[in-house]
Amino acid sequence: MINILVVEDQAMVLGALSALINLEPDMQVVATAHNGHEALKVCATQSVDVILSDIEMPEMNGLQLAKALNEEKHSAKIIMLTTFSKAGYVQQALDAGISAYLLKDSPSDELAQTIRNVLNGAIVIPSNLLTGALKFGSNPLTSKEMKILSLAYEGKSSDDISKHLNLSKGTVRNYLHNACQKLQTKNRVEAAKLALDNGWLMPC
Amino acid sequence: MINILVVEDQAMVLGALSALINLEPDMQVVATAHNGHEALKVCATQSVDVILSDIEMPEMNGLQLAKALNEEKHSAKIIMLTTFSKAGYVQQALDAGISAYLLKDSPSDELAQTIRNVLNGAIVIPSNLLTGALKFGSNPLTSKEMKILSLAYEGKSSDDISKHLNLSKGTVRNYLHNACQKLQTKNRVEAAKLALDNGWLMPC
DNA sequence: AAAAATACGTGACAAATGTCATGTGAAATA
DNA sequence: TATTTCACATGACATTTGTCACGTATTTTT
Repeated sequence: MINILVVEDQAMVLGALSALINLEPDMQVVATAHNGHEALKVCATQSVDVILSDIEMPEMNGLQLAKALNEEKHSAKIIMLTTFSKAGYVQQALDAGISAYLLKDSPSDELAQTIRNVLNGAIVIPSNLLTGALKFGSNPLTSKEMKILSLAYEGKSSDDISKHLNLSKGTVRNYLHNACQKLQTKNRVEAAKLALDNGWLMPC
Repeated sequence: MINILVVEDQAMVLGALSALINLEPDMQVVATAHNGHEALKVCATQSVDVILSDIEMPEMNGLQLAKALNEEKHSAKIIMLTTFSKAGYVQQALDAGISAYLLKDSPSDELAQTIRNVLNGAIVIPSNLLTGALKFGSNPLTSKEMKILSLAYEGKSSDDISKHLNLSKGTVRNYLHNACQKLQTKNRVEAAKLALDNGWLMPC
């Protein structure tokens, strides 16, 4: 019997995914969590073979969860199940040593199949995502640029941001300009949007 | 036996929700669709008692689907199932005569319960959403303001937008300024974000 | 150890954006 | 009918943003 932990912030989807998995005779959902923190607690107290986790979640997201489990060399296979085919997410997931990256767009029968393949030692990443991750290269932005881009996309002015980070407003504009150059965009909004699309910035 | 049509663009979630519904002895998923257009075709060819539909979908979204079915006085009860508790979405859904508005955050056992309640003639809207929809009032933006705000949030400049809509760039800036005043924001980005949050603008 | 690259930081100038006064025509209200 | 309201439209002026030249400190490469 394969023991599975499902991590997903939306309760309805969590319940539905669990129902789907429990239809398989050789699998059972033994625990659920609605963010990374809860999942870590579960992993500390009981044994699971496979962790099926969403990426974008409050408190602690799926990529952070994968990274934490990887660092403590946890034995469970991790499958990322997400809406987003963003190159940056795929890259971070691979760096964190996940076993599969599955899109919520994929047919539902692929889920059970992927769980079995992963337990047989396979790494399952859709080939188009893999080439996408390689093609775009890794995140060119520095942490300050990311932080400032995020704030700008919230509608904060350069002056607001400069006060918040104790910088001159010229400096803030310069970071935004650097980000625009690296991403080849005409303004901060376009740059932020592109960075989000590539998974280099987390929304909210 | 209750015949149900499930409309959801993400195949995995669609499959999982169907599995959840089919666990109930008195319900069955008789058809699925992954956007509003497909759903309308299904409704034209077979009889369904309840339509469970997501909101944000490509081609034709759930609110447009509800509106279309309402105009042709279709008899099926419509349940909106969505991630978003945006006042503007709730308002549009109510205007389109839906029977229930359910959040994907809600526990999965509420789904079957809501389907039964709706068939008994109930209208099911979480009370906090209802008060939220009333409190904020309706969309204060004109269609031009919405269109221009959307383009601005994509990173388009006033000049780009003016050429695209055959207006002077001063006029475009004025629409954005009016939107900022109505929404009490300091700039176009903040205004667009607020409008999106309230469900007055559709993303992408 | 020297040279090159890069993250960080600033101020000055040009371009884009925000603000406001003003005007038109159509629809709603009195 | 007269008045008010509102969506649409523009140009002029002030502010914010984008661009660039410049400089420092730290790390990487040679």
